[in-house]
Amino acid sequence: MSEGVEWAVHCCVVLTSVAAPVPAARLAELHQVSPTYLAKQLQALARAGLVFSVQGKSGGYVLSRPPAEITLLDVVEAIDGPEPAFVCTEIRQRGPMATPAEYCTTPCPISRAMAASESARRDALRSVTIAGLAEQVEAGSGAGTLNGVAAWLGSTGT
Amino acid sequence: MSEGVEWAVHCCVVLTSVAAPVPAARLAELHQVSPTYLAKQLQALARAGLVFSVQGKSGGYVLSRPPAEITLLDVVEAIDGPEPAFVCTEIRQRGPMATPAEYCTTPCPISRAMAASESARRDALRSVTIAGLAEQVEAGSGAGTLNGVAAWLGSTGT
DNA sequence: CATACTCGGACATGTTTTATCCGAGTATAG
DNA sequence: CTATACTCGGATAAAACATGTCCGAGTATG
Ligand code: SF4
Ligand code: SF4
Repeated sequence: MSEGVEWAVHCCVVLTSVAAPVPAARLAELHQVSPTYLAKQLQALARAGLVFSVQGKSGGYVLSRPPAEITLLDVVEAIDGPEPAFVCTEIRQRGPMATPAEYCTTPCPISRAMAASESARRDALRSVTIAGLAEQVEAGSGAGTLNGVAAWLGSTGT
Repeated sequence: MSEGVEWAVHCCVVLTSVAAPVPAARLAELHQVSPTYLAKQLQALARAGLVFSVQGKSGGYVLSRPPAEITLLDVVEAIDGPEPAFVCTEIRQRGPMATPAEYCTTPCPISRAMAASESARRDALRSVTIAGLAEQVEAGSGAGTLNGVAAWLGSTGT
């Protein structure tokens, strides 16, 4: 999986506690990651419609929806792409013992099993929302943690 | 996911119906894929202990266990590697607002959610066995299909 | 014992991921 | 109103990984 998925999820979580737009460079400084590459991931989030990007002097990124309506699956698919990991090449229709086309009306057992596992993963990711993650972070790292981060994002210090 | 996973699964399924070792080149001819690259995947299966490789004049590959005891997860992990797709970089412990180490005793919500989705996928793959797949192939493509393939593998024609 | 055939790991190539840069555009400040 | 400073956005290199290939080590055969 893309390394950038982790960065994007963290950005979404911290964005739950801010109202003003946050520039990509500041998010990169907070996480100590490559600013330019993080910018690329945020652009992907913007393309997917998960965040709004506002340009200009005090611009940046803001969540476009309530955090409770953004699932982990949305973020993962925005970065990693929506296409499933397993793609059937229909090799059973090639070669000397090719299965005739009349038997290929329904998906074969192998691709069915792969699709089922993919579906299970997607369901698990869909059941987790950004709001839920933020809540658990507050519970685990102490209430007010996110507000502290939000304050730092708004200020100008290091 | 690796393209070779599909090839490996197909090879395992057809190997359920043969007793004598089958060379990699013949399996490649059956599926019309690159013989040398398929050989690489079969080597990975051998390393993982899923198949035995016998050398010499009439050598080849044979399943090392009853098909009912080989799960789809075994094959996928043998090719794609057993390490999970999502790896936490602990970026919350870096940067100006780093979470202190004393709060990092338990896995964070994000990595927990990712691990849960990974676990769901693995469970789905584990619940499918090669024997089950072979059975469904027989049911879907007509009984005796695998025996026909086995006969072709044992002969010398194209 | 010679041989022919097999696997096994070391060696190139292509493609995706990672990382970076500079130009287009906009709200701000004067 | 104008100049400016700051932002995003997509086009551009570098690196890592997956893909594809090759020849030598080893073994059952005859
Ligand atoms: S048997 Fe299934 S997985 Fe294999 S090529 Fe056909 S549809 Fe794809
Ligand atoms: S917050 Fe979770 S996912 Fe992020 S770096 Fe820490 S442990 Fe990893």
